[in-house]
Amino acid sequence: MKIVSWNVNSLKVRLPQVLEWLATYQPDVLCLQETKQEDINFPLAELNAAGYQCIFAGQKTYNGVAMLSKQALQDPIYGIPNFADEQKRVLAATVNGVRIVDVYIPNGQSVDSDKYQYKLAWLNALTAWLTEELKTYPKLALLGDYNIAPEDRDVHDPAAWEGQVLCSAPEREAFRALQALGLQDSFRLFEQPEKIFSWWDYRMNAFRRNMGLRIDHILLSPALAAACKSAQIDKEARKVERPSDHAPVFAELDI
DNA sequence: ATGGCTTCATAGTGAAGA
Repeated sequence: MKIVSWNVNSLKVRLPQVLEWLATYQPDVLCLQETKQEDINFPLAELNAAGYQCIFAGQKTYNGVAMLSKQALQDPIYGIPNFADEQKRVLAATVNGVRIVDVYIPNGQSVDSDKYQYKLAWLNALTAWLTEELKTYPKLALLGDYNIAPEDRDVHDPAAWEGQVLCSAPEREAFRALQALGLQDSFRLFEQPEKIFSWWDYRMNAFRRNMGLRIDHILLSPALAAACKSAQIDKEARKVERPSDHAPVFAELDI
């Protein structure tokens, strides 16, 4: 079972790339973030024709998540239960006995911003919810754009980023709180080359210079981590004409 | 240099992303 997360930064713009990516890699599940379109505009016909069932929660301009699956998406949830949030950032569904949770964690903008406080509160709510969800679903995968680089080795220039949003200590603590639930970073289950990232700024020729961060992740519950065969980031998708600023991250499960 | 690109909503610029 191949599961993937990709922040597409506008599904409207990136749909041709998504369709091509699906055709090439044939993932079982693809979780999208930043679809940036209202549900009425969701390209359901095109994705169905490509062989994928979909659930989605979108809004105009910002945020928006979608989950594409070859198999049925059972018991869907939209948003974190009992956490009031206007922003469309969460989907969950069960596929082939695996609970898939798709998250677009708030960016936070900067550590002195109200949005940073929203990010930390949001992460608290996510962790509290997943604590319960894991009791129901021992096979759980948490995929998405976390907007957190968990360690210095996930940052091209740790000194420049020290204390900045995406790298600050409270954000990294929140990431470790998710790991404390037993969720394991699939990428780090394997030997990986140095300086592998999932996001590069559009500016400054950041991609060409590999000035990136690893902020997109797939965390796996113990039962799934034990079944994980590989975890990688598809940097090639960042090289195409008019790319998203994020690359797809994927994990292969022996399930 | 507090920008640099890209997207969206909008009709000239501004907000947001990370």
